[in-house]
Amino acid sequence: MQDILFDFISKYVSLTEEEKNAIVSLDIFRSVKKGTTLLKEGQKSKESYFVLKGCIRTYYVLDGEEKTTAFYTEMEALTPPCVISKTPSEYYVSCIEDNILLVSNSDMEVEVNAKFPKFDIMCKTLSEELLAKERMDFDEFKTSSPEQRYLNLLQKRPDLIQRVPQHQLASYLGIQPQSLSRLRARIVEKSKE
Amino acid sequence: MQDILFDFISKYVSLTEEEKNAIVSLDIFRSVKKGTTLLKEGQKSKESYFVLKGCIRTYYVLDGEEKTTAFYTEMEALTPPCVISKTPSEYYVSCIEDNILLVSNSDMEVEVNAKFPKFDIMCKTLSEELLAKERMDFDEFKTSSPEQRYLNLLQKRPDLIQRVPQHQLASYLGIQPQSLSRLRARIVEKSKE
DNA sequence: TTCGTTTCTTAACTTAAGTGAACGATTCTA
DNA sequence: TAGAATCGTTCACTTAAGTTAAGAAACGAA
Repeated sequence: MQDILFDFISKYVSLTEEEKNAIVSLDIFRSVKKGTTLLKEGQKSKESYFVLKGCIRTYYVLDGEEKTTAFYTEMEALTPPCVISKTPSEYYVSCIEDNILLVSNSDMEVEVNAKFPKFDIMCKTLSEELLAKERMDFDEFKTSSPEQRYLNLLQKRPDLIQRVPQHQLASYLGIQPQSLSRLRARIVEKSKE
Repeated sequence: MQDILFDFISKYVSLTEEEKNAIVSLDIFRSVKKGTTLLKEGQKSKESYFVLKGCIRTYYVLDGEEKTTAFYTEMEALTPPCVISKTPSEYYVSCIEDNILLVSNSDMEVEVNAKFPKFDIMCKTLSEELLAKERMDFDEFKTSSPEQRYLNLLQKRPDLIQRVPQHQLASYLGIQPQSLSRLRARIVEKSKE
């Protein structure tokens, strides 16, 4: 399981055995059961998550309704905004499946970075990449209709549609569950013609 | 004008006079006329922009239509995704107003960072912050209606509504120009009641 | 200044999303 | 296992956005 992490890191920097051992000795691998809430609205947190196996989601509760805005699966990392801004969280983070996560603490990162400056470089590269990706995703969302967004998702992350409940997918697409149902029926209808 | 830049940088790291001089000597300040296109679709580029004065926008051309997805004004920075991914740009970047920009080149940054490691730290912090902000903006977009988005913009960036053409604002809000007109009329109508 | 283009608004019509309700099917839990 | 809650779908109705078209206003270039 650690190999997944080191494969990932190797895309950014190359690690010595010593460095790998240092990471392993931090004891940051954690198994988390489906349904577990990792972060609640109003909480403060210093934790970032890297998904080795499973799927986590972020959601807001607005007018008593859950609004799911993102999913993180294998090889994806989440640092909640509240960790960066050091303010109480505006959203929840919870586990859609049984997960194996890498949980890091921002205090710990300071230490690790002091020891291995390489890590700062990796974090910089990684967040620049993630920012570019996030902007492209946002642009794509803005410039397409709910139906196009669903078809896009079908192309780009077909696994999500299988492993995630429909009503969570719906808010991820920016619509109501009923609209997603209808839209799917419409697509099937079109494909019959 | 340089002071704006150093004020900005001072929020992340403190610079010595030597370091400030090194930056000034890079000669990266540039005046750019309204209407200038800084980046075209299909082009490769290594340039990032920091707006000291003015406003730039990013837009796609889809089916012959311009789709504006972002505006960058004073104290905001843009590194186009194509600079990160090293692939041809998917969008255009152009100047809405006469601008004073700081234009940096990714090759140059490597040099500067080698000389002043401080810069890597700043870039890391900055992109982490921007990523967190981008995600929150995206979340807000997903969870609100076009009308709510417009009202939000009115709160958060009222200047944009003044300085940017309506049809560009419309696609920024993810709707057609006619819908923005109608929506504005609707809001005025409501406020009369 | 004038002509042409772009921009903004309005209107009528079409299409799709929001809403509220109902109904099985599935899942959870006591 | 029985009962309750959740989930996905469908329907009818409402509301708002997309589309097409037209006209007025603002802007730019010759």
